[in-house]
Amino acid sequence: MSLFLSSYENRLDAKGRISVPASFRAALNNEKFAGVVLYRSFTNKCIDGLSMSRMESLAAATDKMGVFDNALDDLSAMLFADARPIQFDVTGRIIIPADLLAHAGITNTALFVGRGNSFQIWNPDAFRAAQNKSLENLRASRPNLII
Amino acid sequence: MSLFLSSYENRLDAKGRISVPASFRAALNNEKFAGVVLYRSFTNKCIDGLSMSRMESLAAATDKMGVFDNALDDLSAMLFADARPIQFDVTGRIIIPADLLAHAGITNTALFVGRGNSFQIWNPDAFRAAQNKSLENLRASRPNLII
DNA sequence: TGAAAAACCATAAAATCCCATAATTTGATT
DNA sequence: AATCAAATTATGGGATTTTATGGTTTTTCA
Repeated sequence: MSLFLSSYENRLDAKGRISVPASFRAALNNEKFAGVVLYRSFTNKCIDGLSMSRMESLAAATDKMGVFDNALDDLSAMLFADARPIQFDVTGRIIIPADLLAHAGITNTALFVGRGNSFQIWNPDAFRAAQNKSLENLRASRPNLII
Repeated sequence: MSLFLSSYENRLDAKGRISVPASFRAALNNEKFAGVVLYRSFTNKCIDGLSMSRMESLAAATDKMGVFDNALDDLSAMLFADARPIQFDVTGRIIIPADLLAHAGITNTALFVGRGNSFQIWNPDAFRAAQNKSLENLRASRPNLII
């Protein structure tokens, strides 16, 4: 499985469609499911994205764990309930559900950010702000870190 | 077999019909039986649903285990006695039996909740309450779990 | 005969398909 | 290195299909 790398800023059209970056689609091109799975990020004001096959392996993992751990059973239940499978159209676009857009504060343009095995979708400004902040945090906590 | 993912809130009409979400129907589209199997959830105030083929594999599994496991035998007996096979109409709707609706406290609208290999049908408010509670439980038992 | 179930028809909103075009990247050739 | 042609990608919009939902009629069967 190839990785999600780099960042791409794309536009939402009048119908709410947005192109998934070609290189991200390439990272998904031998998947059975021609699309992505989206989530509200638990930690950030952004959307998390991954492949269906990765979703399935997460499902399998928590499925096994659930036998020994009720809390994790709850967790996996939540995982399924919140996952949004979304198919590409012919030209590689998706429609991001309105509640996810709202959560991420996305209106006109969105930033696709590679994260290796997954990716995120951000309001471009919010992403830059968040990145600056985490840079500050890093500097504060590790003054001699080479940055 | 594809997974039941995401959540969909649909309405019951005057005759008690309700559309099964298209994506759930898609997860069932090469089943012999054009419908679902419903039963009262043992653990929650909701309805559990699965495909007929999964019902059959449960039968096969408990058949093997039942000989050695009385508790499991009881459970599966209850499951089969309680299970209700319900066919889709032409447009993909079902009629949920009144006693199941009562058990789940469903009146006007119902929430179909994906659970991977199965799904649940909830009163929307009751589901949100239950989800919040299990989130609290998770936080309490695993404070550093990222949620 | 009467009530419930099934079949049938209708419709608005949403999603998808199809085609077109602008922008960008790639590659080839000088 | 510069330039042009070809392919790919992002974006836009109209036409078509699907989906959820509602209502009416027919069938079933107790």
